[in-house]
Amino acid sequence: MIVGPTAVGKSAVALALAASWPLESISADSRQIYRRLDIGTAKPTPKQRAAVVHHGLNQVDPGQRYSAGRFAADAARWIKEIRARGRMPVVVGGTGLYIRALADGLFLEPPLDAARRRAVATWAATLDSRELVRFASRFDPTFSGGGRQRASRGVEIALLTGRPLSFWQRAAKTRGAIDPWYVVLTVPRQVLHQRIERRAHEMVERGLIQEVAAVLAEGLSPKAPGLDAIGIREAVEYLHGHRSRESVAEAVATNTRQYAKRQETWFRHQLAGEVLVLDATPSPAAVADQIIHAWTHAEQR
RNA sequence: GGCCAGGUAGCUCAGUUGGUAGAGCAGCGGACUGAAAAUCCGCGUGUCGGCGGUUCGAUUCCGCCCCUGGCCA
Repeated sequence: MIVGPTAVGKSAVALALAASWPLESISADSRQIYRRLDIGTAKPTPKQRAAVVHHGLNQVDPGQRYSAGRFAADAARWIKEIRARGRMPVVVGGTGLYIRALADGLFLEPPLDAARRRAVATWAATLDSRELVRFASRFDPTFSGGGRQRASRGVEIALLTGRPLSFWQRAAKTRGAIDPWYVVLTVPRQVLHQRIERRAHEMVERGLIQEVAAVLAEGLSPKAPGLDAIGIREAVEYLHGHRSRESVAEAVATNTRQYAKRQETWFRHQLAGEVLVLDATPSPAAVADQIIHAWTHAEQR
């Protein structure tokens, strides 16, 4: 698995790796799952997709919801199929939770009744986040905080199953679908910030705003799951008159920097298994060589 | 050249009736089990433009100088 923050050059490395290995790539990216929105989610270009088979792109429409659990199941299937073709699956991505779901497994979620689930969500929406967090802690003494979204999930599980989230995490553990070998790509923070800055401006130049306007014209709510992404959000704000056109690229860059930092924190602390940290400042080909070298040694053991 | 308003954290600015200063943003660190590009938590020493003066003590008062903006010449 090749993981790391956004804009670090993960796909370029995967592409370089494809020169030596018969690989197919699986994108572990919760935003590239959505159809259209190619610029906003920085999907691999058609050229890159012609060079390497990519899985995990364009799975659902921007109005639909996807999930980490669904990704784990989908990815496990793709991996099986790729291996059956005698090729090597390489998971490339930035969404820590998706990677965890695939590599470590989530807990086995008991069936949740859709109607009750909606009812709980509607009720939770009427609470302010402090109350919601209070409920979550009441239901689950080990609830570690995390605000509205994580509290909603805790409350939902507790109410629908009669048991707290932490119970299921303990009692219904599953195993991951694969035995991961991680390569974490990093670049010095300053370089990362430069790359993010450039990427943000390029997005706007390549037509981010037009792309988002076109998707909005389908009649989607601005709150649609697929629109909740850095780049898309700022474009929606501009299209709704809540920010100037000139401020879009800068806001995208700032939010991307903060996101990349959260990703680095995740990959520093949350990966379970063998981890190779590589500086991705050299050319993708050079980084690919280092990966092949390390892999060969790992295989011999 | 004269007058006026400013010069305080990376940025925008508060503030100190004289006891060496604090917000927002940015940045940094952390958490993370089916919405995760989400959702949260923590972190503030900076010649208070420079040099003198008054004072037990000056970022604060006074003088000169430098810089920025505006108005007048």
